[in-house]
Amino acid sequence: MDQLPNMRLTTQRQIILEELGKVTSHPTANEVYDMVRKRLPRIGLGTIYRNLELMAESGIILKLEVGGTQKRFDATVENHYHIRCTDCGRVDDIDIEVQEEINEIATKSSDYKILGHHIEFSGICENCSRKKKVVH
Amino acid sequence: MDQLPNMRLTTQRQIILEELGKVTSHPTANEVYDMVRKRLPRIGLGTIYRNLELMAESGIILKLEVGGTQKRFDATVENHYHIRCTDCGRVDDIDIEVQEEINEIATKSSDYKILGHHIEFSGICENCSRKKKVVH
DNA sequence: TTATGTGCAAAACATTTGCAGGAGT
DNA sequence: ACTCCTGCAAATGTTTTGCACATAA
Repeated sequence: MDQLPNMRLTTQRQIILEELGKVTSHPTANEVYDMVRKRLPRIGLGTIYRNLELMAESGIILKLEVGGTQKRFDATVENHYHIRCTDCGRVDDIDIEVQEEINEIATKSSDYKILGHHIEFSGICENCSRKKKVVH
Repeated sequence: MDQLPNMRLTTQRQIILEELGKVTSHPTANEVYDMVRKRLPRIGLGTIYRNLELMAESGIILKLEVGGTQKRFDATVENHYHIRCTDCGRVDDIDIEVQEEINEIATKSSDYKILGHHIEFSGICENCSRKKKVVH
Protein backbone atom coordinates (compact mmCIF):
# COMPACT_ATOMS: atom_id res chain seq x y z
CA MET A 1 0.00 0.00 0.00
CA ASP A 2 2.40 2.74 1.16
CA GLN A 3 5.76 3.23 -0.55
CA LEU A 4 9.01 2.30 1.21
CA PRO A 5 8.02 3.29 4.76
CA ASN A 6 11.14 3.83 6.89
CA MET A 7 13.15 1.44 4.84
CA ARG A 8 16.87 1.99 4.94
CA LEU A 9 18.77 1.84 1.72
CA THR A 10 21.29 -0.85 2.52
CA THR A 11 23.83 -2.36 0.16
CA GLN A 12 21.98 -5.66 0.37
CA ARG A 13 18.72 -4.09 -0.73
CA GLN A 14 20.26 -2.19 -3.60
CA ILE A 15 21.95 -5.28 -4.96
CA ILE A 16 18.92 -7.53 -4.56
CA LEU A 17 16.90 -5.01 -6.53
CA GLU A 18 19.58 -4.57 -9.18
CA GLU A 19 19.98 -8.29 -9.72
CA LEU A 20 16.25 -8.87 -9.87
CA GLY A 21 15.99 -6.09 -12.42
CA LYS A 22 18.62 -7.69 -14.65
CA VAL A 23 16.63 -10.82 -15.41
CA THR A 24 13.39 -11.39 -17.23
CA SER A 25 12.93 -14.78 -15.62
CA HIS A 26 10.97 -15.01 -12.42
CA PRO A 27 13.52 -16.26 -9.94
CA THR A 28 12.76 -18.03 -6.69
CA ALA A 29 14.21 -16.64 -3.45
CA ASN A 30 16.98 -19.18 -3.70
CA GLU A 31 17.84 -18.15 -7.25
CA VAL A 32 18.00 -14.52 -6.16
CA TYR A 33 20.28 -15.66 -3.34
CA ASP A 34 22.64 -17.28 -5.85
CA MET A 35 22.66 -14.19 -8.06
CA VAL A 36 23.30 -11.81 -5.18
CA ARG A 37 25.87 -14.03 -3.51
CA LYS A 38 28.22 -13.54 -6.44
CA ARG A 39 28.53 -9.91 -5.39
CA LEU A 40 27.93 -10.24 -1.64
CA PRO A 41 29.29 -13.65 -0.65
CA ARG A 42 28.40 -13.30 3.03
CA ILE A 43 24.74 -12.39 2.60
CA GLY A 44 22.32 -14.70 4.37
CA LEU A 45 19.32 -16.38 2.84
CA GLY A 46 17.18 -14.88 5.60
CA THR A 47 18.09 -11.40 4.41
CA ILE A 48 16.96 -12.32 0.91
CA TYR A 49 13.61 -13.57 2.16
CA ARG A 50 13.08 -10.64 4.52
CA ASN A 51 13.82 -8.07 1.85
CA LEU A 52 11.93 -9.68 -1.01
CA GLU A 53 8.95 -9.85 1.31
CA LEU A 54 9.31 -6.22 2.35
CA MET A 55 9.73 -5.01 -1.21
CA ALA A 56 6.69 -6.97 -2.31
CA GLU A 57 4.66 -5.38 0.49
CA SER A 58 5.85 -1.93 -0.53
CA GLY A 59 4.84 -2.68 -4.07
CA ILE A 60 8.25 -2.15 -5.66
CA ILE A 61 8.45 -5.76 -6.76
CA LEU A 62 5.89 -8.50 -7.38
CA LYS A 63 5.61 -11.74 -5.43
CA LEU A 64 4.15 -14.46 -7.61
CA GLU A 65 2.15 -17.11 -5.86
CA VAL A 66 2.14 -19.42 -8.82
CA GLY A 67 1.85 -23.18 -8.79
CA GLY A 68 4.80 -25.27 -7.81
CA THR A 69 6.56 -25.39 -4.48
CA GLN A 70 8.33 -22.05 -4.40
CA LYS A 71 7.26 -18.44 -4.63
CA ARG A 72 8.78 -16.40 -7.41
CA PHE A 73 9.66 -12.73 -7.73
CA ASP A 74 9.36 -10.23 -10.53
CA ALA A 75 10.81 -6.76 -10.89
CA THR A 76 7.95 -5.77 -13.19
CA VAL A 77 4.96 -4.63 -11.19
CA GLU A 78 2.62 -3.58 -13.99
CA ASN A 79 -0.32 -5.92 -14.14
CA HIS A 80 0.33 -8.85 -16.42
CA TYR A 81 -0.25 -12.57 -16.53
CA HIS A 82 1.99 -15.61 -16.42
CA ILE A 83 2.44 -18.96 -18.01
CA ARG A 84 4.11 -21.87 -16.29
CA CYS A 85 5.67 -24.90 -17.90
CA THR A 86 4.22 -27.97 -16.24
CA ASP A 87 7.35 -29.88 -17.19
CA CYS A 88 10.24 -27.74 -15.97
CA GLY A 89 8.45 -25.18 -13.78
CA ARG A 90 9.76 -22.21 -15.73
CA VAL A 91 7.55 -19.12 -15.62
CA ASP A 92 7.21 -16.53 -18.39
CA ASP A 93 5.18 -13.41 -18.88
CA ILE A 94 2.30 -13.57 -21.27
CA ASP A 95 0.96 -10.43 -22.80
CA ILE A 96 -2.76 -10.68 -23.49
CA GLU A 97 -5.79 -8.49 -23.09
CA VAL A 98 -8.69 -9.76 -21.05
CA GLN A 99 -12.07 -8.14 -20.68
CA GLU A 100 -11.49 -5.14 -18.43
CA GLU A 101 -14.65 -5.74 -16.46
CA ILE A 102 -13.56 -9.11 -15.11
CA ASN A 103 -13.30 -7.84 -11.54
CA GLU A 104 -16.72 -6.24 -11.74
CA ILE A 105 -18.21 -9.45 -13.09
CA ALA A 106 -16.63 -11.30 -10.19
CA THR A 107 -17.99 -8.79 -7.70
CA LYS A 108 -21.52 -9.59 -8.81
CA SER A 109 -20.97 -13.34 -8.38
CA SER A 110 -19.35 -13.27 -4.97
CA ASP A 111 -19.74 -12.08 -1.40
CA TYR A 112 -16.08 -11.16 -1.32
CA LYS A 113 -14.77 -7.66 -1.65
CA ILE A 114 -12.72 -8.27 -4.78
CA LEU A 115 -9.23 -6.81 -4.76
CA GLY A 116 -7.77 -8.27 -7.92
CA HIS A 117 -7.14 -11.37 -9.92
CA HIS A 118 -4.38 -13.28 -11.55
CA ILE A 119 -4.44 -15.62 -14.52
CA GLU A 120 -1.94 -18.42 -14.72
CA PHE A 121 -1.76 -20.38 -17.94
CA SER A 122 -0.16 -23.78 -17.95
CA GLY A 123 1.56 -25.38 -20.87
CA ILE A 124 4.75 -26.82 -22.26
CA CYS A 125 7.56 -24.43 -23.05
CA GLU A 126 9.48 -24.59 -26.32
CA ASN A 127 12.50 -26.20 -24.71
CA CYS A 128 10.51 -29.00 -23.17
CA SER A 129 8.45 -29.76 -26.29
CA ARG A 130 11.67 -30.06 -28.25
CA LYS A 131 13.10 -32.49 -25.68
CA LYS A 132 9.96 -34.59 -25.73
CA LYS A 133 10.01 -34.97 -29.49
CA VAL A 134 13.61 -36.20 -29.41
CA VAL A 135 13.06 -38.71 -26.63
CA HIS A 136 9.86 -40.18 -28.04
CA MET B 1 -4.46 -38.58 -18.03
CA ASP B 2 -5.66 -42.17 -17.67
CA GLN B 3 -8.36 -43.10 -15.19
CA LEU B 4 -7.49 -45.04 -12.01
CA PRO B 5 -4.75 -47.24 -13.47
CA ASN B 6 -4.18 -50.30 -11.24
CA MET B 7 -5.35 -48.45 -8.19
CA ARG B 8 -6.66 -50.65 -5.43
CA LEU B 9 -9.82 -49.62 -3.68
CA THR B 10 -8.63 -49.47 -0.10
CA THR B 11 -10.62 -48.34 2.91
CA GLN B 12 -8.31 -45.35 3.24
CA ARG B 13 -8.99 -44.21 -0.31
CA GLN B 14 -12.73 -44.62 -0.04
CA ILE B 15 -12.87 -42.59 3.14
CA ILE B 16 -10.57 -39.84 1.89
CA LEU B 17 -12.79 -39.48 -1.15
CA GLU B 18 -15.99 -39.56 0.90
CA GLU B 19 -14.77 -36.93 3.33
CA LEU B 20 -13.50 -34.68 0.58
CA GLY B 21 -16.87 -34.99 -1.14
CA LYS B 22 -18.73 -33.92 2.01
CA VAL B 23 -17.27 -30.44 2.16
CA THR B 24 -17.55 -27.46 -0.14
CA SER B 25 -14.44 -25.89 1.32
CA HIS B 26 -11.09 -26.61 -0.26
CA PRO B 27 -9.21 -28.38 2.49
CA THR B 28 -5.46 -28.64 2.76
CA ALA B 29 -3.89 -32.08 3.08
CA ASN B 30 -3.70 -31.57 6.80
CA GLU B 31 -7.37 -30.68 7.04
CA VAL B 32 -8.26 -33.82 5.09
CA TYR B 33 -6.05 -35.70 7.53
CA ASP B 34 -8.06 -34.35 10.47
CA MET B 35 -11.36 -35.19 8.81
CA VAL B 36 -10.32 -38.72 7.92
CA ARG B 37 -8.64 -39.38 11.24
CA LYS B 38 -11.99 -39.20 13.02
CA ARG B 39 -12.95 -42.38 11.19
CA LEU B 40 -9.52 -43.98 10.78
CA PRO B 41 -7.48 -42.89 13.78
CA ARG B 42 -4.35 -44.80 12.75
CA ILE B 43 -4.06 -43.40 9.23
CA GLY B 44 -0.76 -41.69 8.46
CA LEU B 45 -0.34 -38.25 6.98
CA GLY B 46 1.86 -39.80 4.30
CA THR B 47 -1.06 -41.90 3.12
CA ILE B 48 -3.17 -38.77 2.79
CA TYR B 49 -0.55 -37.04 0.69
CA ARG B 50 0.16 -40.08 -1.47
CA ASN B 51 -3.49 -40.66 -2.22
CA LEU B 52 -4.52 -37.07 -2.79
CA GLU B 53 -1.63 -36.81 -5.24
CA LEU B 54 -2.62 -40.02 -7.03
CA MET B 55 -6.26 -39.03 -7.24
CA ALA B 56 -5.33 -35.64 -8.63
CA GLU B 57 -3.18 -37.31 -11.27
CA SER B 58 -6.02 -39.64 -12.19
CA GLY B 59 -8.30 -36.65 -12.50
CA ILE B 60 -10.87 -37.75 -9.94
CA ILE B 61 -10.13 -34.78 -7.71
CA LEU B 62 -8.55 -31.37 -8.26
CA LYS B 63 -5.31 -30.17 -6.72
CA LEU B 64 -5.37 -26.41 -6.33
CA GLU B 65 -2.06 -24.64 -6.60
CA VAL B 66 -3.41 -21.41 -5.20
CA GLY B 67 -1.47 -18.78 -3.33
CA GLY B 68 -0.56 -19.31 0.29
CA THR B 69 1.68 -21.95 1.75
CA GLN B 70 -0.35 -25.11 1.30
CA LYS B 71 -1.93 -26.89 -1.61
CA ARG B 72 -5.68 -27.43 -1.43
CA PHE B 73 -7.93 -30.15 -2.77
CA ASP B 74 -11.35 -30.09 -4.35
CA ALA B 75 -13.75 -32.94 -5.06
CA THR B 76 -15.27 -30.95 -7.93
CA VAL B 77 -13.28 -31.40 -11.11
CA GLU B 78 -15.40 -29.42 -13.56
CA ASN B 79 -13.57 -26.33 -14.65
CA HIS B 80 -14.23 -23.39 -12.39
CA TYR B 81 -12.35 -20.53 -10.79
CA HIS B 82 -11.45 -19.65 -7.25
CA ILE B 83 -11.28 -16.73 -4.92
CA ARG B 84 -8.96 -16.53 -1.97
CA CYS B 85 -9.27 -14.34 1.08
CA THR B 86 -6.00 -12.51 1.55
CA ASP B 87 -6.78 -12.19 5.24
CA CYS B 88 -7.64 -15.70 6.39
CA GLY B 89 -6.56 -17.80 3.39
CA ARG B 90 -9.98 -19.33 2.87
CA VAL B 91 -10.73 -20.41 -0.70
CA ASP B 92 -14.16 -20.43 -2.34
CA ASP B 93 -15.47 -21.27 -5.76
CA ILE B 94 -16.53 -18.42 -7.97
CA ASP B 95 -18.92 -19.05 -10.78
CA ILE B 96 -18.27 -16.69 -13.67
CA GLU B 97 -18.12 -16.95 -17.42
CA VAL B 98 -14.98 -15.82 -19.18
CA GLN B 99 -14.49 -15.47 -22.90
CA GLU B 100 -14.23 -19.04 -24.19
CA GLU B 101 -11.39 -18.24 -26.54
CA ILE B 102 -8.98 -17.24 -23.81
CA ASN B 103 -6.72 -20.24 -24.43
CA GLU B 104 -6.64 -19.54 -28.16
CA ILE B 105 -5.80 -15.91 -27.53
CA ALA B 106 -2.96 -17.05 -25.28
CA THR B 107 -1.72 -19.49 -27.91
CA LYS B 108 -1.22 -16.60 -30.33
CA SER B 109 0.80 -14.61 -27.78
CA SER B 110 3.10 -17.34 -26.61
CA ASP B 111 5.59 -19.96 -27.72
CA TYR B 112 4.16 -22.39 -25.22
CA LYS B 113 1.82 -25.18 -26.11
CA ILE B 114 -1.09 -24.01 -23.95
CA LEU B 115 -2.78 -26.69 -21.90
CA GLY B 116 -5.13 -24.65 -19.75
CA HIS B 117 -5.49 -21.75 -17.41
CA HIS B 118 -6.70 -20.88 -13.98
CA ILE B 119 -8.00 -17.62 -12.61
CA GLU B 120 -7.55 -16.83 -8.97
CA PHE B 121 -9.32 -13.79 -7.60
CA SER B 122 -8.16 -12.27 -4.36
CA GLY B 123 -10.27 -10.35 -1.94
CA ILE B 124 -11.66 -10.15 1.56
CA CYS B 125 -14.30 -12.65 2.56
CA GLU B 126 -17.48 -11.61 4.37
CA ASN B 127 -16.25 -12.91 7.69
CA CYS B 128 -13.05 -10.94 7.56
CA SER B 129 -14.63 -7.67 6.42
CA ARG B 130 -17.05 -7.94 9.31
CA LYS B 131 -14.20 -8.44 11.76
CA LYS B 132 -12.31 -5.48 10.37
CA LYS B 133 -15.23 -3.12 10.78
CA VAL B 134 -15.61 -4.11 14.44
CA VAL B 135 -11.95 -3.71 15.29
CA HIS B 136 -11.45 -0.37 13.55
C1' DT C 1 0.13 -65.40 -3.58
C1' DT C 2 2.01 -61.24 -4.71
C1' DA C 3 2.09 -56.66 -6.21
C1' DT C 4 0.44 -52.57 -4.08
C1' DG C 5 -0.66 -49.91 -0.20
C1' DT C 6 -0.09 -48.50 4.69
C1' DG C 7 1.85 -46.67 9.15
C1' DC C 8 5.58 -44.77 11.10
C1' DA C 9 9.49 -42.06 11.41
C1' DA C 10 13.05 -39.77 9.28
C1' DA C 11 14.44 -36.82 5.55
C1' DA C 12 13.99 -33.14 2.40
C1' DC C 13 12.67 -28.62 1.26
C1' DA C 14 10.99 -23.85 1.65
C1' DT C 15 10.46 -20.27 4.70
C1' DT C 16 10.59 -17.81 9.15
C1' DT C 17 12.62 -16.24 13.34
C1' DG C 18 15.69 -15.12 17.62
C1' DC C 19 19.58 -13.01 18.72
C1' DA C 20 24.06 -10.66 19.10
C1' DG C 21 26.71 -7.77 16.61
C1' DG C 22 26.86 -4.20 12.50
C1' DA C 23 25.59 -0.24 9.78
C1' DG C 24 22.58 3.68 7.91
C1' DT C 25 20.77 8.15 9.14
C1' DA D 1 23.36 7.52 19.56
C1' DC D 2 19.70 4.91 18.25
C1' DT D 3 17.11 2.44 15.44
C1' DC D 4 16.85 -0.68 11.99
C1' DC D 5 19.22 -4.39 9.48
C1' DT D 6 22.23 -8.38 8.84
C1' DG D 7 24.47 -12.96 9.29
C1' DC D 8 24.06 -17.06 11.34
C1' DA D 9 21.81 -20.92 12.95
C1' DA D 10 18.05 -22.97 14.81
C1' DA D 11 13.10 -23.56 14.44
C1' DT D 12 8.89 -24.19 11.86
C1' DG D 13 5.76 -25.88 8.52
C1' DT D 14 4.76 -28.63 4.47
C1' DT D 15 5.54 -32.47 1.66
C1' DT D 16 8.17 -36.62 0.38
C1' DT D 17 10.30 -41.01 1.14
C1' DG D 18 12.37 -45.60 2.96
C1' DC D 19 11.13 -49.59 4.90
C1' DA D 20 8.91 -53.52 7.22
C1' DC D 21 4.43 -55.15 7.66
C1' DA D 22 -0.47 -55.53 6.02
C1' DT D 23 -4.02 -56.33 2.61
C1' DA D 24 -6.87 -56.23 -1.82
C1' DA D 25 -7.29 -58.79 -5.82
